Amino acid sequence: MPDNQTLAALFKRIALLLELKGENPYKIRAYRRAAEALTELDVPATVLWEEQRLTEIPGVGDAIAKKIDEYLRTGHLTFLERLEAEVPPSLIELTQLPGLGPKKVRRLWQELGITNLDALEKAAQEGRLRALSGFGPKSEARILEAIHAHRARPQGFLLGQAYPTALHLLEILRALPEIAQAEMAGSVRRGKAMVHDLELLLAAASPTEALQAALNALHAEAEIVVHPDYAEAEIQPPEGLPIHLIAAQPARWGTAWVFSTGSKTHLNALRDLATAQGHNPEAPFPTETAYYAALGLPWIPPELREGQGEIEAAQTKRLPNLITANAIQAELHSHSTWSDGRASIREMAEAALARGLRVLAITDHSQSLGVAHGLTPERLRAQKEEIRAVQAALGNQILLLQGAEVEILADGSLDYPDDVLAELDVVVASLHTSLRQPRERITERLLRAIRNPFVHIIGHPSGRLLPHRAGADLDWEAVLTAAAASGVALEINAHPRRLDLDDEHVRQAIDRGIPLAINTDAHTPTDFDNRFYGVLTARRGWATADHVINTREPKRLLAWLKQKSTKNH
DNA sequence: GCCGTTTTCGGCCCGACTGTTTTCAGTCG
Repeated sequence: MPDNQTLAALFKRIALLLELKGENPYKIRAYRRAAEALTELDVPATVLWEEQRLTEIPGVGDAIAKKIDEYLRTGHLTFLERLEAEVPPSLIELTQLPGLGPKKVRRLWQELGITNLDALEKAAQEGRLRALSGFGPKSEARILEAIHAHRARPQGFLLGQAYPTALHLLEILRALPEIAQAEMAGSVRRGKAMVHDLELLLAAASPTEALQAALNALHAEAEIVVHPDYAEAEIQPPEGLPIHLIAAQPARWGTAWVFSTGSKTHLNALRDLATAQGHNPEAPFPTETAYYAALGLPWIPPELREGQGEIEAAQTKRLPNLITANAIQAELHSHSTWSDGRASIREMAEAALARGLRVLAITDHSQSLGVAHGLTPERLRAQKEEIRAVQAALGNQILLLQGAEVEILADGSLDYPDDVLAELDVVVASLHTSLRQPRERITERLLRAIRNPFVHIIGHPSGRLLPHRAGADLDWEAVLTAAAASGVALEINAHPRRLDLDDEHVRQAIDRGIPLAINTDAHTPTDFDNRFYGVLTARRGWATADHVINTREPKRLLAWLKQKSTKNH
């Protein structure tokens, strides 16, 4: 049965194709709203479908309910198929280029017959785009640059998609009698923000039989390739994540898990070490610990296996004691219906409590972010009353803080005056607009925010949006130097599309003693679960619990927040 | 296409920036 995300993807696709077709924008928005509602639904849509309650989903009316029904009954959607016959789906890739939206892509298609990247590139090179009004030589140059960047960017899947898929598959595989053990491997296990495939390792007395059983259970066909020590099969779903299954006998599980987890650079270093010590690097071991021990090393956490000095650290007993998800006690960046969140303060607080959090800061958007219904100082004061009321209702089970995600304006000043900022428990300062300013200008903007004594945390510092949008072109040297000097914390935004700071900058921040904050930026209760991805990113950056302010006891955290805002005053 | 203490039609988050204009359309968040 298709899950909610699959259904949502269907309606997102419809919305984009309708947009390219030039349909009524409100109809388009209706499809997007329905897709969003499906994404956020906390029960499977199939359950509501069986009970004929689909229209109870906000944003789903008769027309969309009928389409869901058709798809669930037949596996097809006639409406979408007709639409795809009318509007070339290859246009969708063009809308992913920055600066090209549906309207412009539509005109390229209608007026120049361009339907794919190659044709667009050719037309831009030949200077044929400037014939269209609204396009000039500058747009041609920017489009060529964008095409280049688009081709160069690593294609892949978000960790936030791949990880749940892996868990789901493991559940199916572990239920098979032919399989003794099944675990994640590859880049998903290492917690990379983007992955190319899903590697799953199986232990079985008969690797080939295990793989055959796995393929049957997954209703997949693939060739089973048999090697002396293991067997493997690669499932290539038409549009989805490739799944690489590897099966080995339990006696060499440890060796197989080390090799299937990678990375290449880590494995090369292990091979060199084994050879230097006169060992066979492929020797069978039942556990990873035994494998590493044979090389005189402690077990190395998968997130560190990137060839970034982890082996030297292991040899000198300097591996960090990496932060774990359950060390997080506080969420310091979340939204409610007061701005663009989907749940009330009460609902968010209860969800945070249910996940074991002891502190929750509600940090709605500030006034100038109109799209998100940002709060004026007056509404901010009104919100304070509601936070107090919810705090009173929930008692001391969880501590609620009032904060704000304050816009860093075009000149680097903040969206609230100092006296308003001073009233807040937590100030997260973030960039949302004009992210493509030249390096010097955008860096200067961020530096001004970093130096503002009222700011506790810089939210999603680079502003990147995976998989398509790179972050701002920042002078990181200057940013990190300023952050270290001001004592501001840099956020690891845990949303799978952000994971920003990325692992590399996490490590650089730690080297300079900059405090880190792992926050989910939750807009719905289920978003709190994303913190796990933030923790993986922190671990990839060698972070221990001490580096992360969210791990502190509430009292210590409050003390840090207070001293930060009273420092320099 | 959805929705209704504005209720079955007529609305449906907004504002800055950019490159192209000569008063603006399209993109983006």
